[in-house]
Amino acid sequence: MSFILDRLVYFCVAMSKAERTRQFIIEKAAPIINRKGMAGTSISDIMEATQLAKGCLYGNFVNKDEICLESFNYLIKQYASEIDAQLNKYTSAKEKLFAYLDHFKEGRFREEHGGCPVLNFGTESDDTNPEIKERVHQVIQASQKYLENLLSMGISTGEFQSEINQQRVALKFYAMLEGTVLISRVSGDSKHLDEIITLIKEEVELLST
Amino acid sequence: MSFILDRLVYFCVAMSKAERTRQFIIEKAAPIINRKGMAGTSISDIMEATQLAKGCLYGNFVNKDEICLESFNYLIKQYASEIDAQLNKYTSAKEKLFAYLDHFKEGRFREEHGGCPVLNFGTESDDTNPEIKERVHQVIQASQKYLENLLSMGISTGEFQSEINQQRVALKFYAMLEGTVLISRVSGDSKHLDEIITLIKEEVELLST
DNA sequence: GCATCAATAGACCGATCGGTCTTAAAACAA
DNA sequence: TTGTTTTAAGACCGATCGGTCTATTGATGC
Repeated sequence: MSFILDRLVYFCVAMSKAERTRQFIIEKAAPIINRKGMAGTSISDIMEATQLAKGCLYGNFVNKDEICLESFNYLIKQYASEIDAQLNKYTSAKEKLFAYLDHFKEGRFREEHGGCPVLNFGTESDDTNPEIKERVHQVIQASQKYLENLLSMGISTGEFQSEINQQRVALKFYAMLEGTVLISRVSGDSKHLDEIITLIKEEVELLST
Repeated sequence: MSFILDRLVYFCVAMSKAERTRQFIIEKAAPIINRKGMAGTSISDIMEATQLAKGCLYGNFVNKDEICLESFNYLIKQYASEIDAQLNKYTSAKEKLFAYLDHFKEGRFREEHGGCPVLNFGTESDDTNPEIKERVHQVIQASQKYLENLLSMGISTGEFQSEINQQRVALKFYAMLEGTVLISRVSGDSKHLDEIITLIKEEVELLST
């Protein structure tokens, strides 16, 4: 919800030139860094993508690390706003949960932005970049909390059984999804992802009243 | 099994100087590449770790890519041989399956080699290095098949219910494990991994006769 | 419309990149 | 032990790295 508000502000309120350029650079850089990695992306890659000179990039960011961090934040914000938009179409907890799962399936974010930023930035940062690692950690916690809240909501509306351990089920579903995203990407085939999402939906049905 | 044999050969049969040096370089390079990534590891990093000059490295490998590929192969071989050794301690399918899960838990491979190579090489290679990507794909398939065979074995010995879909359960377990490995690494805490392994064991009990 | 000041271009920097090549040393066969 | 072949060392290469600095351009306030 807050993400949608953010984007509204972004589009409607006049930003300074610098802010607009910063945003433009991030939007161009993010998919490249998400695909090629932080170490694998060079400043000249970003210069080419933005058609901006080096002086401009360094006039808007203190260094490459900042571009990487802000790119990650942008991708997450983008992803969250898409999820929010999808889930707002539905009212029941189960429908929202299914919409959440289905959003994993469709490859649009993959094609546009280069796949799951949590997976990409998480694996690269964990031994090399403590700051990004911590941000990824926050995002993972928030995602699990998001799922947990959907389950809690379903319990309070009577859709799901009250005995379920929301925290545990959220962890389980989230781990399955991230794991399968990796498998699907490496195998170049989304069939595993489809299979796991079907499987999770079946488990949700078993948890339903 | 074949992996154990490989190591036996490796230790017993006289290798040429070149073969020994190659092996030495790989053993030193693999943990670094696994931690810092392929793009993030430089030849000078490997020179420092091996205390060898550049001419020596390029006398034994055609380029950096080959060092990366062989490092991945080495890590996988290493991992498989550890798993084999653990599982050979047990005879029943359930015990073997539990030993497989417990092996994920202990952080020794993590500390020594820098974590799961499938996760690290898989995420980095999928948009940048088709050759490595394909190798990771093979390894993922082999791992799933490995789990699948454990389940099949349990069915034929009467330990597990005959109605279970081995392929699907293997995919589910493997995805959960890889997903949780990511979560645990980024959060710097193995509690999630412990929790998921307990959870999988509970599910195995439900599948038991 | 002009003055001011922020923002961009691109030459430039030293360091480092992956990789080559020649030379010296070590391993090996006889 | 000697002669040959294999293996390692490290100077060297052009390209590229992340980053700086100055000159110029473009936006903004008055």
